[in-house]
This record gives sequence, C-alpha cells and structure tokens, in this order.
Amino acid sequence: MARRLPQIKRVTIEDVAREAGVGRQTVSRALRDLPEIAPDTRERVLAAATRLGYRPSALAKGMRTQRSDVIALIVSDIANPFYPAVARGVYDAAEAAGCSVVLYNTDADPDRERDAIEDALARSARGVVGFFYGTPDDVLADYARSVPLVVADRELPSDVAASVSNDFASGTAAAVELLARRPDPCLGMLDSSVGVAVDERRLAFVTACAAHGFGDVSARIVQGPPTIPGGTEATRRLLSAWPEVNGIFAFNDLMGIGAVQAVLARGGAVPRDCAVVGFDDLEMSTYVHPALTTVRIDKYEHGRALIGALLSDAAESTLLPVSLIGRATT
Amino acid sequence: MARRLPQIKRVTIEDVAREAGVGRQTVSRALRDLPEIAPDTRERVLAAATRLGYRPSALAKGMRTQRSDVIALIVSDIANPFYPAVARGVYDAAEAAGCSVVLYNTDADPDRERDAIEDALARSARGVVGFFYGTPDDVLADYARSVPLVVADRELPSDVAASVSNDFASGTAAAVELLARRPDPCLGMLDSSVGVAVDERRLAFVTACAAHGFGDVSARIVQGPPTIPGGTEATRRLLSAWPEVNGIFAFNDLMGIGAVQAVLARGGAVPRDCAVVGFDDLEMSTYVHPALTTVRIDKYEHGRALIGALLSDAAESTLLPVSLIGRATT
DNA sequence: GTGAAAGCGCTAACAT
DNA sequence: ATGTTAGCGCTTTCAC
Repeated sequence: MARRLPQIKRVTIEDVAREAGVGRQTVSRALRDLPEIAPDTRERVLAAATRLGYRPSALAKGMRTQRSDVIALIVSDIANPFYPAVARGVYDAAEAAGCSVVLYNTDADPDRERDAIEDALARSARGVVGFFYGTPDDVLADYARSVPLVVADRELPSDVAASVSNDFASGTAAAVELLARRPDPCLGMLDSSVGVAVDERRLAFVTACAAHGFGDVSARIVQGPPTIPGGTEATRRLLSAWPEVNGIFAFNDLMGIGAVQAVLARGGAVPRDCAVVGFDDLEMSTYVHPALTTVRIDKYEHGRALIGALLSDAAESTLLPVSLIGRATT
Repeated sequence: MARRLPQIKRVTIEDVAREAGVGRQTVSRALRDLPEIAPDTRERVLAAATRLGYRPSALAKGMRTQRSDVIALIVSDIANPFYPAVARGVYDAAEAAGCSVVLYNTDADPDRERDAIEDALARSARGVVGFFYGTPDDVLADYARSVPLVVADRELPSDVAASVSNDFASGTAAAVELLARRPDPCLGMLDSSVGVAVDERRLAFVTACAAHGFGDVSARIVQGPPTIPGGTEATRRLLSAWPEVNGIFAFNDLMGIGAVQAVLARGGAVPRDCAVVGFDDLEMSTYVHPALTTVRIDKYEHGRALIGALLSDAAESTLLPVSLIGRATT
C-alpha cells in the first residue's frame, strides 16, 4: 500500500510575490526583516506567505549564500553514555544560534572521521565540532582551513583550530591524591586502547604518581577498550600480574564500573581490597553498587562550549574545570 | 586571533570538466557511475576530479533533485538514556542507505515537535522518523502528506504513515504476570505524565490486572515525570496512599530505578517488601543495585526498523517483540 | 522603497 | 557517447 499522496508543489518566494502583488525581491526583504521596505508592504507580504503556507528552502538559501546553517557533530558512538549529554549541549547551543545539528558516528575509525568531515564540507556546513581519535593533527589542521572546526579534548598545535578540553591533568591529580591516602597505596591504571592522541590521561597519571613518590608505575598501566567489559578484562589482567594493587584509576567510568565488577568477581571487596576512581561521572555511576567515585566532567557544558567556540570564530583553547566526586568505591 | 584563512573557492563540476577536457554532463555521468559513458573517459574524469580535490555540493544536488539525502531524527531528549541506542540504530541504517542524520530534541513540546518537522521540510529531507508526544494525530497525518514519515511507538489511524512500535501489551502482560506470582499480590503502576498518546502502557496494565482478577487497579496508578526522581516521587505518593502495594510496574526503567530508591528510603527491602519491574532495559539497569527486572526493548533494532520502514515506503505498522528480563528486583 | 537580472552547482531533458 | 539548454529557489547587485 503506497502512502505518498501526490507531491504538493513547493510554495516558492515567487508564489508569495504574485499573491502579494509585489516582486520577489520585496518578499525576500520582508521575510528577512530588512529595513528598506514600507511597513504596510511588509505586512501584506507576510500575510500572503502565511496564507500560502510558504516555507523557505534551506537548500536554495544555502546554495546562494554558500553556507548552510547546519553544524556537524562528530562523535565516536552516540550510544556510548558519555556523548548524549554532550550532544544535548551542542544541540541547545546550536538551536539557540538558529542552526541544525547533523550527527556522525565514527567508532574512532580514521576513515569514518574523515568521511564525516567530508560530508560536512559537502553540505557547506557552518562548522564542525567533534571528538577525533583516529585523525592525525595535520589532517585536522588541513580541514580547519576549509571549515570552522572545533576539536574536543584534544590540543592542536599552533592555533590552527579551536579546542575545548576538560582538565584531565587536574582531575587525574585529584584522583591519584585520593587513592594515595590509603595505607600502603599501590596504584594501577586502566587506559583506553583507542585513540591516537589521548595519552594525556596516562601521562597525567604517571606524573601524579611521581609527585607522590610512587616510583615507576608504568608497568601497572594496562590497556583495554573503554567499555565496561573492557574495564573488567583489563582489571583481571592487572590484578593477575600485580595482586598488590589496591587502587585503580580508570580511563573512564565505564572501565571503572568494569573494574569494580572484576574485583568483586575475584572475591574481593570494594573499596576494602581495592579502591576505584573513574572519570566522566556518568548518570549510571551514581546508581551502580557500590556507587563509583569519579572525576566529574560537565558534559552538557562541554557541548555548549564547543558551539560557543565555533561561533566565536577564534582559535582559542578552552580548558573546562573538572571535580572529584567521592562516592563508595574509595 | 582569527583562524580563518582566505576561503578557497569551491571546486565545481565545471572545473573538473575543464580539467578533463569534457562537458559538465559527462563529468556528472562519470561521477554517478552512469552507464552511458566510455570507460576511458570515465577514468580521465575521475582522475581530474581527484586531482582537483572535487567535492560534490550536496546543496546543489538537493536543489536540483528536490530531495536531499538527510533524514530527520526527532526525539524528546537525546540525553535520556533511552534514545542513544535508538539513534545509533537509525544512524547505522541511514548511513548504509547513504543518508545523513539531522537530530532534533523536542522535550516533548508540541511546538518544538512541529518546528523539527518544519525544519526537515525546509531541508527537503528524504524522510522523518521520530517520537512524538505532543503532536495530535491529524497534524502528523497532515505532515505525512508532505514528507515520508515514520512514527515510533505510536499508531496513526488509517495508514497515513508508517509506524514502528514495541509490543507494550505483551510486555506489560508479562510484567504483571511476574508480579502476580508473589503471595497476596497488590500491584501499583507508575505512569508517565508526559505525552498525549502514550496511555497504551496504562491500558495494558489495567487489562492485564483484570485478567488476573485484581479488580479495579486504576486508583493505584500514579503519574510522574518519566525520570529517576520522578519515579521516586511517584512511588512515595503511591506507597503513602497504598502501603499494601507490594509490586510496582514502572513506565520505564528510569522510574523503576526511582521506585527502588523510594522503597529503600522508606526502610523497605526490594523485592522483599515491594517488587519492581521496569520497561526498556537500559544499560544502567544491569548495574544498579539491586539489578532491575525489566521488559527489554531492542532499542538499536527499533532505530534500524524506523529507517527500514521509511525507505521501504509502505504505510505499514510494525510491532517489535519485547522480552522480560528477570533480575534482582522481583 | 521597489523590481529586474544574474547566478550559486547541479542534473533532467533534449540535442547531436 | 557526449555536449547543450534550462532551471531548481534563493539572495546579491544594480537599476529605477
């Protein structure tokens, strides 16, 4: 059963002009609220437009102005609970600026990251904001020449593009400081195995541990997919090799939750046998048991800031503050 | 510090034609892989296109064909953990069909639902899929005449638009059946206070209770926002008025998790004093404590099915199967 | 204050 | 197999 009724021909600016008895240009002026127009003419045109159900074509407008009002949002996976709040922040800020949001999922694949940017270019996007895990700096810098680009959680050299990042260094330092408080601390870290340019957290961990005089901790940094099972698996490996580890700093909350599962599965208790600190502060982290101690990122604000940086059109680096949320795993 | 370098002029099909020494039409044919073209000419054109870094303009193409390759995805709030998985399903299916996805958040506001559809129309969207909570049937039916539309979890009368829904009736029946197993069952329900056309779950609950001979349960149906705090609050009210309630069926997992919190806050135990069954099966529901028994919706598949229905172009209603997942709250 | 003309980049229809 | 013409709906430029 076909459901499409005969296509209604689009009402154009020309139709409105005819209906109102003016030229098309006058209609365009009225619609865009430009000053050079007689008030009564304007009213007449607006009335005609409403009467006809006129809807301006975003395509034609973009074609003419060589710029559309879409903003590309590029994430690795919207189903990853980290991104939805960011996406909502992006959306709200974009909507406030009169822009629509096109979403891309890349799964951190360099090719798909590139495809997403290319698609945004093909649509003459107003700008691109996103998380890039597989694209090298120079490629991003190159694209930044063709389209306003703001990268999240990543620093690009020499101001070629704006960036908005969270303060991983401070967050990691605070997490390590908390874990270091327990008697005879022996810390390990679960790092993400995904991404070319995200060794920031690992470096911050090493630095923070050094500040506490923990010696070389790098052997107790294990990698895995930044997911719950990934965290469980990585923790299993970590604790097999280093049973004395009693404090785990996880790349993100998902790995942190996975770590708790692994400790419990070994018959251990959290935080008695091993404390865990995550990163991100996902909604679920409050409700898991035991509730996860974590470094909070304001994901919604991150999204808003990405659009703010995009529209302000300056190649600045913004650093967003994070905060340690102590809960039951420490 | 300004970051925009001088805008590079767009490489057009005309430039490629000149470079390859052919007409624009030939370029168009080569690019779209149409048959009526000599193989070597095609090669030459493709080479020229690559050399020049040609990128087709989606705007111009859409303008000419009166149809763009974007699909509008309309949800109430992408930050609500129910939607991301749906969005990913929509995205994957759309990408496979060569379409981009424009995201809209409406917060279940009728005006914003309308704005979202209007924007999709302005972009000559290939189609619209979405969750509509505030828009009346006739308005949706009206829009379905202008653009392919698939509605989620909602039945539109007389085949004006395709729909893909989850089998709430079966899911609710299974949930009630499970709750009814306990000794002296006294069931209550937490219903969502949002949405014009979502009384399906409430009706299914009443029907299922009647089938078990529970008499009139409607007084034990309380409403609240479909969120964790909303569930907690609604449960508080429910249990104040009906302390004998020992089984709660929640509109969704968020309310279910909230219900558990409320029971615990009263000093009760779950499921000893009150069992809880949710709906959706969010990722977090596995990890909350006690783990939530729920009716599972395949959210990713729901997303894929929405696009499938859209592209198949038939005004069919699809009903997706759900399954009861027994965990620790029953 | 208003209208007419030009053209954004592409593809469908029609030549050749 | 290839080129030419026309036009999608809008805004910019320029006349009046």
